[in-house]
Amino acid sequence: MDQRHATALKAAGMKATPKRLAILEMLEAEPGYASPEELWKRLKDRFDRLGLPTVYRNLEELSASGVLSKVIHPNRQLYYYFCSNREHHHHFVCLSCRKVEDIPACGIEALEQEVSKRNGGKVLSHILQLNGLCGGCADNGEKR
Amino acid sequence: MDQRHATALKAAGMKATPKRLAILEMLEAEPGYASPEELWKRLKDRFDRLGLPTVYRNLEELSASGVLSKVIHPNRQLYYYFCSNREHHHHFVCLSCRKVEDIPACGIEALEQEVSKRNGGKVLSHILQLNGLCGGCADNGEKR
DNA sequence: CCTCTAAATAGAAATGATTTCGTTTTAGAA
DNA sequence: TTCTAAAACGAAATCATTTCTATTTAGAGG
Repeated sequence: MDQRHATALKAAGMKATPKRLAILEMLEAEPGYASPEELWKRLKDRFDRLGLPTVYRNLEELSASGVLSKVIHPNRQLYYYFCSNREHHHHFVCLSCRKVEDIPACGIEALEQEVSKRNGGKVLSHILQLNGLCGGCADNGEKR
Repeated sequence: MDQRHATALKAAGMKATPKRLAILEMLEAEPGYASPEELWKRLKDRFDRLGLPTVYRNLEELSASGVLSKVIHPNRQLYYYFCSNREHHHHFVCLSCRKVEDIPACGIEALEQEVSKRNGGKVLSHILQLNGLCGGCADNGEKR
């Protein structure tokens, strides 16, 4: 567990600090995505000192390194999700309970090539995310 | 011209006020996407009084009504684009010159159904956007 | 084990895009 | 033309996120 995360951090060229490991542990245990502040509130107890900016900074770095993934939320706040799927794929995120489900890569690579060929441009990244309500939430009609 | 926009506003159940028409005109003339503040700065001259909140509010309402479309930008600021394509489609946005190119609908509808079927959830919306450099910008190596 | 240095963190303060609020104005139906 | 709900004003507030400088620490090298 710890060792896995430490290894992942090293592989990303980042020091395996206790706080980073704690962030990864907590997010991995999380059933869905979480906000920086939520994580901070829960992690504060485990450290005598832990700044909110540290959580922000690490989440961003970890997401940039591909260790975590970021959720694009309609309310434009930041949310992160621990995703161990190393294949190229996308996410279906529940706006109610925050569950995240993997979506296998679809035809996007082909689309990228198509765009490159037709317009001569270069696709640097793409965003594909399905928003909705997962099975449970759709039944209950819950909203968050 | 004006009439088209007035009609579109009416169709969306919105009053055709001069400011809304001006926003639509300006965005239609724009070659790419623009931020609320940029639009406000340019529109201020045409009105003796025009508040920035008014521009924000209208852009949001117009985008919610589908008259405009919103760009998802890595810097998390708001940008809007005038898009007359009424078919379901997506966008390729240039991060450098802000040009927006249409992408015809790909297999996403099928993917939505697949997700619904497999997980029992309900897909409310999806985000698909390709980010990159358009032909011209890729050649020049420009960045903004 | 120590030492040392670049990297990481603290925490208060700043930032700045976006939103809110109470008031005033206006589009457009009657 | 009148009237009312919708729209706009604009100053002020919000608040998530970032910056900044001083302090601490992981971990490579001895």
